[in-house]
Amino acid sequence: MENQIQLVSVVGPTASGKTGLSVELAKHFHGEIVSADSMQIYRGMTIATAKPTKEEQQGIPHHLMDFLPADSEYSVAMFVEDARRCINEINGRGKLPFVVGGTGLYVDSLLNHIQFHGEHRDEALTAQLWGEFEKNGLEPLLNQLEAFDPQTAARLRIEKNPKRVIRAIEFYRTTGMTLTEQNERSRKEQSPYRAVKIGLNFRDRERLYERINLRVDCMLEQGLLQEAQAVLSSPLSATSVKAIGYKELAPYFKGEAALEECIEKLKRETRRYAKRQLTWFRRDKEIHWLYVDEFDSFEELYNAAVHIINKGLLYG
RNA sequence: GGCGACAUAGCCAAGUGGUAAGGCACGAGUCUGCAAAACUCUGAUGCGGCGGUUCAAAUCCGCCUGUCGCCU
Repeated sequence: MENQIQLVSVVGPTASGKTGLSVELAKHFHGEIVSADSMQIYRGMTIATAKPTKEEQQGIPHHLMDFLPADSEYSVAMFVEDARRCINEINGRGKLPFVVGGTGLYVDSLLNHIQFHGEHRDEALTAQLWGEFEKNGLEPLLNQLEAFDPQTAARLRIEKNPKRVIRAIEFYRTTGMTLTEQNERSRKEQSPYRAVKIGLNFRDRERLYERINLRVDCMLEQGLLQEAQAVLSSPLSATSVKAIGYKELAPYFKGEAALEECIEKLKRETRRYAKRQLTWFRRDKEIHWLYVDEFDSFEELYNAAVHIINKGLLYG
């Protein structure tokens, strides 16, 4: 549609080079960056989340980064709301928005214009459902769900994921709408954005893993241990406790494990996270993938990205 | 040199005569208010090698190889 806002998204697994590339692209295209990262939103969590420093940002405005205390709750719905606002503002300034980040759910929900329902959470109901699950298992909950949303029930019966089953029931009980209906409704909505999507990946997975391992070592040199100690001893939210980089070091601080072991664990968790990110992004057929290890230099990678964006902007 | 223990998938590991548990890692996937989350799927015609006993051996016997420990 004509009134769609044109934007660029840069996605990819952790340590693939999103930050460096997107800053250069933003400089070239007169853009600003909207971070789509569920952990870089938190203040005080900077080394572990590989948050770009002021120097790395090179004067390019970065939004939705480093703006919340670590004990604040946050969610996709809030992200989408905040990001929309940012994009509108950037667009209003006549600049090109760059949505950059590794949190696939956030990026997709924003770009696909997923509809969320006001403040419809029911903590008490959720707690009660978890209680039922712990007592009787998943089957009764699945049967319950099946009564009003057989489609979702059938899907989740295979998946056996309590978290999703409970959310599906909670959703229906609080909104009166089934998840299936909600999805259909969402799909009808036209996205207000037209995005040129760029994905960073590696032909050889080992290359990515090497970079991850190396980056963890760098983080340690930058003072990850001190940051971890500070973060672990301060209040955290349900989201921020999940950050990779701190909890893995906790056993070391408690004297329960050797530092080396914890570091290995931290690296492994990061690698597994990267793999999950790739699984998420791979199913988006609109992404133009750039394989970092196929380029001889950053210059070439950058040029390829510029080319894709130029083509995308022109075509759109 | 002698004695003893052990040798099962990338790693850890159960299994002591009846046709190879489990965990971790790896790989693949799911995904609509916690997503750096939660969850699903996936591996040994073979148990260090070679012989032997037996209807049947990862499981018993012998030899060899390797690892570890102890002794001299």
